[in-house]
Amino acid sequence: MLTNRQLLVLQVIIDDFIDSAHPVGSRAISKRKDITFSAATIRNVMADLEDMGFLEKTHSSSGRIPSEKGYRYYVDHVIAPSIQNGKLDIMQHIIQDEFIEMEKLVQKSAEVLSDLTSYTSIILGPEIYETKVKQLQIVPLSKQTAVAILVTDSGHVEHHSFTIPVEINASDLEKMVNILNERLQGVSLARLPEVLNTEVLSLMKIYVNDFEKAYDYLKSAFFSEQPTKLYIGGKTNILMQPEFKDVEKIRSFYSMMEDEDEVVNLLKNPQHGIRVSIGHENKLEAIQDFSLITASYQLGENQTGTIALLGPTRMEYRKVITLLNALSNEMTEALYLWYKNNG
Amino acid sequence: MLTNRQLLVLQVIIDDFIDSAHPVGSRAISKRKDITFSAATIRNVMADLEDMGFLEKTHSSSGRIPSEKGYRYYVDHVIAPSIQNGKLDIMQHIIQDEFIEMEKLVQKSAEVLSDLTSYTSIILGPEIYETKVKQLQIVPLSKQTAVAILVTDSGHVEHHSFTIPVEINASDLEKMVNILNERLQGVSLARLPEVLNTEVLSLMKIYVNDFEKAYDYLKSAFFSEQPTKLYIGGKTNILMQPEFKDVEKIRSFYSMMEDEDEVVNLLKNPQHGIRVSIGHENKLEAIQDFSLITASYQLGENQTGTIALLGPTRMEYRKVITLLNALSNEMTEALYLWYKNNG
DNA sequence: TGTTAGCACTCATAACAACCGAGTGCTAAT
DNA sequence: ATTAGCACTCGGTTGTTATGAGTGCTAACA
Repeated sequence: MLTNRQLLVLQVIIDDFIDSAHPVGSRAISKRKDITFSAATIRNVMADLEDMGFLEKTHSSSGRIPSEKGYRYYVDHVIAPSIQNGKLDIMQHIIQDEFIEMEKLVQKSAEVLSDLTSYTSIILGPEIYETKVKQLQIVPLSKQTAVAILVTDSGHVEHHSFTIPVEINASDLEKMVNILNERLQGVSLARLPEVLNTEVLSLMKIYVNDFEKAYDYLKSAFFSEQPTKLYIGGKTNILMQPEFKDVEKIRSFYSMMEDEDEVVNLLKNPQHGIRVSIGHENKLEAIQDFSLITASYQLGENQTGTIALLGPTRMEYRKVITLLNALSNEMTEALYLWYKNNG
Repeated sequence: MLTNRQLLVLQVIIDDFIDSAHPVGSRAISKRKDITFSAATIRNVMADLEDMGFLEKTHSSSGRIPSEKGYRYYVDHVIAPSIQNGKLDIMQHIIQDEFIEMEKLVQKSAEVLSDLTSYTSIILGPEIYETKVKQLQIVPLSKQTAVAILVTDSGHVEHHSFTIPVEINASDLEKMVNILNERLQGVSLARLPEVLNTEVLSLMKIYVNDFEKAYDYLKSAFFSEQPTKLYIGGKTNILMQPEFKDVEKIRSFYSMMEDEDEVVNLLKNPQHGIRVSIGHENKLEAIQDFSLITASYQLGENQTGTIALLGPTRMEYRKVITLLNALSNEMTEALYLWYKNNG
């Protein structure tokens, strides 16, 4: 446990460093109004904090910078207790229209978040597996092609074009759609493959000629990955940070960001609430010079989405955590209302 | 007009520089097998080429690098005549499935193109204004919300969620959809606003209560910008180029790329065929250190899309132009076949 | 007259020394 | 326990010098 004085010095150093990105020296600290003791004393305190692993030097006679352990302590003991679980009305920036599509809402949130912080924001849309089929439809475009359209109760629309196999005639197609609509309505996307396999297949056997081919097509149209939607805001913000001097870092950062799977994986967050990963606490090597703050939001009963901010370890933790916390609350509420109206 | 020898030297310098990114000296040139004369002679030739503005020095005793005028001459007199209007079967990399949606096709093309060249590719999807309404549908989600879905004959699907105003009841909604479907089928997206305004509005007046409100909603759902789809591949490729040493350049490049309107504007190309803009020939300041090669492709009668590659002025013009030329031909052909099947 | 060898000159780049100053650790005085 | 004082450290900057790739020019040559 740290003494009050030690904590104060740690805090000052971190605040200063977050602001300036330069190592902080004892004299600079002693000049502050809230510091009543001298530079020499501060040096002693700093030496102690360094021994404990909260501070580091860039070279033997430099000022101190916070270590990752230092940030961790700061976040856990200084920031976390002071965060109140409130709201900031961020949503008013995001929702302007009376009604907004869920996907647009998420996208807009990502933009606002990155504008507000000048870090890079990443938002994982709510899982759509739990949304239920509202309507399924096949629109023929020509003799050989058609579009299959699936609408869910959340307003999500999925569509695929496909060629109609010559073996299938128009009346078969119509029958098929009828069967599908009847049987699939209200089925969640997660259960779609299962239901398709059991109930629908057997029905199709009876009513549809060449049902196997038809079934194959159907499957490929709607079983294909239902990717979790990913929105990234302010990709270039990170370039403004002074820690991005060398091109190599930029390169590895951007090539990571291009790999959607990797990013999704990064955010998948089993735990609720705010999570802070500082530097090497991140498993992914490409962001071990960064900190990642994630917060989850809820939609309905068991659909979860994730909001995150990615910045340098020298991050404005207080601001970011407050913001993210508020936003996740507000999003959950907004989506709850929306869900209620739609249920 | 350049003498053969001058042209040869210019060509060698450009080829060398494209390859190495380093200024080319007279001794290095003289070592090549196709050069029969000495370094001193080359120096004289280089001095002449510099006087004519085709070469530059980075400092008074450096080797030469091509000027933009040099590249221009090279492209016009060396590359252009040698390009034959052929195909390279690039499409086989892109189309794997029997049938592929047009949007996916364009997206995939962007990826393949950037992989093949290690530059950044930008593709403007074909204008969808000329595609025609196939079906319009409104799927109610709840009492207050619904999704409007528009399918065009090209397989393009557009959808918008909206709240149903309390003043409109279910039967009105249905009537409206019927009217819309009847009247709008076969109408091109370009003419949609017009048709909506004239024919549909008057009909709605007769059959639908509170038609004004309904009309407003409809309008906002489908009049909203139908943005030209933009696909960018290999954004990070450009970082591999040695000319990208300083972060400032990267910054300005990426912030330009984030502004979709700007990029679209850049590509909008009245002229058909291949167009090469070298360095300051580009009007947009942010890419005046780059070269942009654009080619257009056709879909149907009068829909045009654009494919482009963005790289350093020191670009592999021969390779890129050949590639882009072939791809635009192949895309036009593929889309023609597709269009024929669907028409 | 076009070509070439030779040579003095230029300039970017790297390596090295000298210096400055911000900052430390330690010691002795308060 | 705190602080003033002081020697020491080390990154960053500046200035100097050496190196070498490359040029322009001149004079000799075929």
